[in-house]
Amino acid sequence: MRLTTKGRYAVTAMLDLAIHAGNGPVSLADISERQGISLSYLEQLFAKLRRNELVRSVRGPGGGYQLNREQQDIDVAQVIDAVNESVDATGCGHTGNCQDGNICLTHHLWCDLSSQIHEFLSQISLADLMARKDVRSVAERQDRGHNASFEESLISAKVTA
Amino acid sequence: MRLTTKGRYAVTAMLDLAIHAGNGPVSLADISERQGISLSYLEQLFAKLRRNELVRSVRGPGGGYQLNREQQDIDVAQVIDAVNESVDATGCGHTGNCQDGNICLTHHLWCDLSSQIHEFLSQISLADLMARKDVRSVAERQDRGHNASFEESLISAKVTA
DNA sequence: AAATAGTTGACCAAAATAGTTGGTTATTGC
DNA sequence: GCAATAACCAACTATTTTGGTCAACTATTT
Repeated sequence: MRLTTKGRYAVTAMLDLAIHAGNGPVSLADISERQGISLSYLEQLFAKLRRNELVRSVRGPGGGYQLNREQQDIDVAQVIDAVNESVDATGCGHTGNCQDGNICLTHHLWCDLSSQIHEFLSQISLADLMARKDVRSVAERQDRGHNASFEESLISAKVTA
Repeated sequence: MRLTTKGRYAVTAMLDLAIHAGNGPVSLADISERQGISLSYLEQLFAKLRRNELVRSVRGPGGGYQLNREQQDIDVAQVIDAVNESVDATGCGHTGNCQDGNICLTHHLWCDLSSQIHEFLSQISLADLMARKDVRSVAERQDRGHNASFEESLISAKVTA
């Protein structure tokens, strides 16, 4: 089982998308700046999210990404599943041939753990996350910080030019 | 967070140790053969398990490893914690400086998940695992298989000699 | 003394992760 | 039509982790 920055980035980006919906599509450049995630890496993640029909894209100026369903209909498990292969704690992918064709000593333990994690994450929707106080306060800070770093980037752009 | 073969191997090996206790210390060579884990890799894992005082070692012929506590006093979370850094789903190690000194948008979510997983795994002891029917039947199969492959290894030893 | 078995540390190959580069398409506003 | 925007795509690179090997050494038993 792997739960690394890949899955974390995906959930963070989707939550950013949910928070900044309402003003039309959100560009990956905006998410990149707000969340501190490399733009090219976001592109890779959103390719998978789109293939899994969690987001839809709008090309051209003013374009970007939008959630493809309601916020309460997208849960954290779906997002992680879309970018990772899965949140599977077994080594055999639930097939049961962990030890040369047979089941290994701890197979069922990892199966139990996997379903435990999956159940927990699938019960949390983007809407649930948005309702949290800690999320709202971080989002506010980021929106202020974004403007500041935007001005800074204008300055540094002129310096390097 | 990482839960890969490293943590799985460690739990499997500890469970093997618990099952085959009673006839004195269990050698890593035996565990290696029964569980299909590389001996040298087991050595690395048991070095960590010993540093965490989950096992004690006996050197010399007839030596091996023994559990350092009762089976019901060793839980799965302790074993995984000993070989991995931890079962931590956050990227910041709970420090909260996930995004250039500040907390990231999804920090609390990963904290919640971490404690969820940790609670689940810490409620399962080696004694609990040993009591499971599926574990006992796999263990029996392995003990039979072990004898067979032991004879085979004698033959191949003579061939290579 | 010889065999056993743990202890340590350096080393290595493959895989996954995280990110870069350099394009191409599609859409919009001028 | 043209330039700007932003999604789309593929290949490539760097770093880290994983899983494992090898060699030398130490302690213990027979």
